[in-house]
Amino acid sequence: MGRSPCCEKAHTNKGAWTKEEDQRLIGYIKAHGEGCWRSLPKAAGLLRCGKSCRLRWMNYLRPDLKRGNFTDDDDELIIKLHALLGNKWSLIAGQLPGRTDNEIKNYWNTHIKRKLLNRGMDPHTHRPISTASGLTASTTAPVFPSSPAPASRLASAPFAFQSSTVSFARPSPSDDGHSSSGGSSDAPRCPDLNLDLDLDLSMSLPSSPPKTAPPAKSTPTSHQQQGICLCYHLGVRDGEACTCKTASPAGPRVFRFLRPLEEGQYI
DNA sequence: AATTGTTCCAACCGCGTCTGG
DNA sequence: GCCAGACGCGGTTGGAACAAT
Repeated sequence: MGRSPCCEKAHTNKGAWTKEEDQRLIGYIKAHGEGCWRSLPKAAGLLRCGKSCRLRWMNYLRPDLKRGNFTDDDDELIIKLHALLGNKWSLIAGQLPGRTDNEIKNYWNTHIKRKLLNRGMDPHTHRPISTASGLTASTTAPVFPSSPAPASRLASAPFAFQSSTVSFARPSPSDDGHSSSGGSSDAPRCPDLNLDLDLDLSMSLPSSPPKTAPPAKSTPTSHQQQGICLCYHLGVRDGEACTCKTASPAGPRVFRFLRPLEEGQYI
């Protein structure tokens, strides 16, 4: 019952893109816009599969991409968003204009994980690493119950993060993470992560599902236009109190990210 | 200078979801 | 309602660049 390959692999290039391929892809998308990635390679004269073209465009060639280092504020925002959303890199990227999910994912794995570890925080749970009995925070009780979550923490969703101010009650980076064992044992249950997030209901939502958008998207990322319903994440089951889907008279919205928290997962 | 180890990131892969017939 | 095709996402990998010995 295997899925057929997305493209005819025997006739496609793999590996690093050449400048010529890049120019072909850029030229085609400038002329025709994004969309129909499957047929794009043939139309553009590229020996690549559609997925590869899409990835190259999204992660490297898009003109609105911001290259360069992340700032400390970016770091803290990513940490906060990760605490809230988990490994939803595309959602996180949507809050950082010009950044891609792949870039943030890589940055998380190479920099921020280490940064959190140096703070004595478990990068998965955002809780202090407990060295007692060798258990890490990930094996102990979660910070927040999976359902329902305290509604007061997130007064509303969909959201836009207005504030980039971050405060961790946790020791400052200068503590170098070496004090984690002493500080974690008596830590309160939800002690360390101050998700000081200002949520803004006025965040623009798409008036139509993304898939129906015109091919030539000019927006930085699709997620910046995409409504995000966190109600399910907060323990509100679809069909219960969540009214996101009916909030707009303009028509249906797509909330692809509705899903219950998994066991042991929390926000 | 050569070798080995580490870091980083672009790209690939497989799967879940969405959409149209 | 079902199915197949297409899209988008997250995890993983390959290899280039850099650092240490």
